[in-house]
Amino acid sequence: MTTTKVEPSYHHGDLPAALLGAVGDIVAEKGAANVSLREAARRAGVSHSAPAHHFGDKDGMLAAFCHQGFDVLGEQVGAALSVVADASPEVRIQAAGVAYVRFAAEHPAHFDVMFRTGLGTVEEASHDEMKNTGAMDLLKELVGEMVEAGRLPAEHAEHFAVSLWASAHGLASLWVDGAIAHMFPGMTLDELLDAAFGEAMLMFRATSLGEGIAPELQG
Amino acid sequence: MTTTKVEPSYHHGDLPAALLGAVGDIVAEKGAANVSLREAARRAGVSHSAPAHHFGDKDGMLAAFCHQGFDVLGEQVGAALSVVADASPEVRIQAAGVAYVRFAAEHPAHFDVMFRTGLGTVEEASHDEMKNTGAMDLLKELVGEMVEAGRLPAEHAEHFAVSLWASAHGLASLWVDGAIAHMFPGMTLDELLDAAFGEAMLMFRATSLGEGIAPELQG
DNA sequence: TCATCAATGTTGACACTGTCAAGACAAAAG
DNA sequence: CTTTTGTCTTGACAGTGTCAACATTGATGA
Repeated sequence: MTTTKVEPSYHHGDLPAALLGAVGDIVAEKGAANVSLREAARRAGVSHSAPAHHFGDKDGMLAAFCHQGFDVLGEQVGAALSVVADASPEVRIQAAGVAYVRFAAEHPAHFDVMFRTGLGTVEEASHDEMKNTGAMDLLKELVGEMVEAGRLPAEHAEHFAVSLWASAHGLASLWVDGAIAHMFPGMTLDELLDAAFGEAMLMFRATSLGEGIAPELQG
Repeated sequence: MTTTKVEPSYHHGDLPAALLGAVGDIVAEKGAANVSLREAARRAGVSHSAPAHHFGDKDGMLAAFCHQGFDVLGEQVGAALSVVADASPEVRIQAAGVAYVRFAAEHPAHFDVMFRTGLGTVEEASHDEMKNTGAMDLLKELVGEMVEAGRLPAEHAEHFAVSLWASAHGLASLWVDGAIAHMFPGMTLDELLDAAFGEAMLMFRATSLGEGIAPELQG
């Protein structure tokens, strides 16, 4: 779908890009677990060990694919936030959460490799990337806006942040996974975003933190 | 950790169990992506193609590992629910959600293979298993209790269910993944369960459904 | 201009993997 | 005791990741 064809010369025009395109195609066709260096090389029209000169090894290639994904994610979240630059903290958080889930829905291959590979090395790279890209800083900043606006007790800020993150990530995972479509056929992503990130929901989630779970269930 | 040793006879005492134990060990040591039939066979002390006679192929072995995980998950959720058999719907939902996340935290290898492999075949098997085990029926039933108790409008029942499921799944994923520990060091699982599944939170999540997201963000 | 050199891509090899077919062995059934 | 069935082994094949050695290209610098 995105595999760029180049005339067969000894020096490939932009091999890294072609390889990453191939990776995306393979993930879409056969799942993230079935990506192989050789297959990507084959699709890019180069020999089996050409990728090594650009990405080092397989994990390196997947990490580069993740990097690409984080770039797009950052752009999409940034764009969504710029639309609501002057809105309330709740709306801004909403915007970020919705953009996160929509990114996953629109780029399932990237989302899979970024967060659902079960590949140790790639996972750690993803974590670092999330820190370096400032994704976590952004989340903390948005939550900080709610604290400043007096809508969230400061001592619960981090729990609130993780709770939001988990909602977005869980929704994205189950959606990309196909689990939601499998269990609740016909359900729309917009409906779910509405249910998970409605404005009143967010405000309440902020105020209801720390009310505890039942004593019988405590660890 | 669970690899059972048997005296080396031609007929292995309980090869399937030994293999599944080995799978768990390998996932814990090297990640779900690095499980191999041959390595599992090696650890069980049998030849490289013995597993095929019990599980068919690699996907079959992983599916069996998933099945084992669903059994444990079912037990744990069931046990948690029996403790709060006569409690309010909110508390019962809480119990199920907390049990789900704790299962993931206590059996990360199983959780990984069940939900985070990115392996197409195994994913589908997991979905079916979730249907057949009645896990989804249980969720719908619990949400139904809230509807009957008049705490949730019937037309929002399914969205509420998915929203809860996503919260639990996202929290479990990020926790097992190590992402939370990486971004918010020192945070406790109990704290997070508290924030995500507090009683008041659940009640509000039920009543605030359908309040919509900002018009600027609608797809 | 031309030699040099780093970047880029190729070839061949190795150990490892999943899968299949054929056979060896043990225990139960007749 | 023979047969049959279930269990495990052996050997082979294609595919994979990785490494070392080599070939080609385009740019650098005298």
